[in-house]
Amino acid sequence: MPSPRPARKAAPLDTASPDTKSRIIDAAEHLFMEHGFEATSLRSLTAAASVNLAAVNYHFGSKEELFQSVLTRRLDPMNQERIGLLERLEREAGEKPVSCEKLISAMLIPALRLARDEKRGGKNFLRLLGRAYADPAPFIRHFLSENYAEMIGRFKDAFLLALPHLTRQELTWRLHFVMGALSYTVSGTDALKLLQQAMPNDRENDELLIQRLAPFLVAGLKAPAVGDTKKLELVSGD
Amino acid sequence: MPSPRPARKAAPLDTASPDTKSRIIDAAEHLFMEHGFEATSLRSLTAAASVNLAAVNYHFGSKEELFQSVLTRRLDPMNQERIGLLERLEREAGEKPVSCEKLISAMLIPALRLARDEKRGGKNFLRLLGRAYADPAPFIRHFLSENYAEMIGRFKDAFLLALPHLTRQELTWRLHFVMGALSYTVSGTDALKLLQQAMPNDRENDELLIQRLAPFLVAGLKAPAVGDTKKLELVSGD
DNA sequence: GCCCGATTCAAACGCTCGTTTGAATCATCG
DNA sequence: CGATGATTCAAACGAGCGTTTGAATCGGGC
Repeated sequence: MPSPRPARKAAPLDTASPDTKSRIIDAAEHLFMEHGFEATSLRSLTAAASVNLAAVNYHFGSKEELFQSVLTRRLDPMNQERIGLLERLEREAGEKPVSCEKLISAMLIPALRLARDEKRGGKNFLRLLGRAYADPAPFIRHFLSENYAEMIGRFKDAFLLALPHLTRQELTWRLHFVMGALSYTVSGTDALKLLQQAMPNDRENDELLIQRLAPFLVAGLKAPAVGDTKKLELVSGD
Repeated sequence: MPSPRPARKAAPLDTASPDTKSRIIDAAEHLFMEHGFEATSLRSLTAAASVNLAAVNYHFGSKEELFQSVLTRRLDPMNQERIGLLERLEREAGEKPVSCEKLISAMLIPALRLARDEKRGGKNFLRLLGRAYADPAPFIRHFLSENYAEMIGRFKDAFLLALPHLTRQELTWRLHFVMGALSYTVSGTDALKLLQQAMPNDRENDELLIQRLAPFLVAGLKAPAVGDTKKLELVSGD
């Protein structure tokens, strides 16, 4: 055993050829988004990237760690951008709470920017992310909750000020609905066909999608609190 | 080859022992919901059901057909119930359109009933369904769009009457958001921890969940159409 | 009591998977 | 140039997968 092989988890060195690692991560993003994590084999992945089969384990340690690298590369900057926008809004608003519309914008705009940046993953990545939300694998769940915790917490505090009629618990639910609609929408394309109406395919995309989503979400967030409205009626008696 | 083995796709006969098929389908629902389709092996599944490994292929033809049977068993009655409620509402309303609130109730109540019926799958099944929505496997996508087409189409027509300020295309988008929030919410539990606040775990469940979701969705559906509201502002210039 | 189709069973088939190995190659620097 | 460590490579490992096979077992009808 003459060579000091990297011990399964530590990256070898930062002098590593950027080409191989990049080609792997680019091919992985594309294939994971197309077939999902489990259904993407390292053999097809390394073939698509034109690298050796062993390169993934050498450079990333394991298939799971490669997946986390794929997510981190886009997710981290996007959530940082969201927090940055939020902080600017809070600075501009001074003492007053930031409006609900602006908060939603600050959440959606970084996702929109990412979706439009085709060179760096674009919609493909957002679909991958939307699917990861629904994945039962524990390592994915842990990864997502760790990577979203700070951003969601910051926005929840801001929304609490913008929507004083909501309790913290009520708002938690509603932000959950917001994330659901967003992740589901964004993981779409194929899913859209569930609604069995072809959508105009290119001009209609991305920007308009989010401009349709934002008013929907804002109206939902502003709805009266549960206690204030009548209970969900059984459909029977009128 | 003395025995007329079922030709891979045709069910053998309806005289088949109900026990084996039922035990398979029950174990499958539980394991698919816990680990997903790909990550559930027929070996662990048949072991959990206490049947022979070959029984799945004998009674269902393949793992994929078993999965579809698992979904159909719950999905078909639930969507039939939704359509039944819708038809009753339309009959009761006579000439007038059915209200948005009642339409949403008619979509949510059958899901709520199913979620509360622990004996027959309950929340487990809805989580499984929520995950299937985000699955990229083509056979799952085809199955879902076929099984939802009729229900979604009927409700879309009814919502169009209840929300005359929306174009058909705008409504298609909003129903998409509705299904997103619903499927994401219902596939939750683990996902809830993304919002990093423990929810009261049992009393808070199911019924209250949907009673929180309904006002959110109704408000979103009733929001002004996109053209009527100002465009999503870039966050910069106030 | 025997037959025959339906069902169960243990075993195997053929394949793909993620990972590991150890030698070959490459790049850098003394 | 020779040494050293990083990287690539072909090959194999061991395990698990969905499915198929053909014989064993079961159970009702003649």
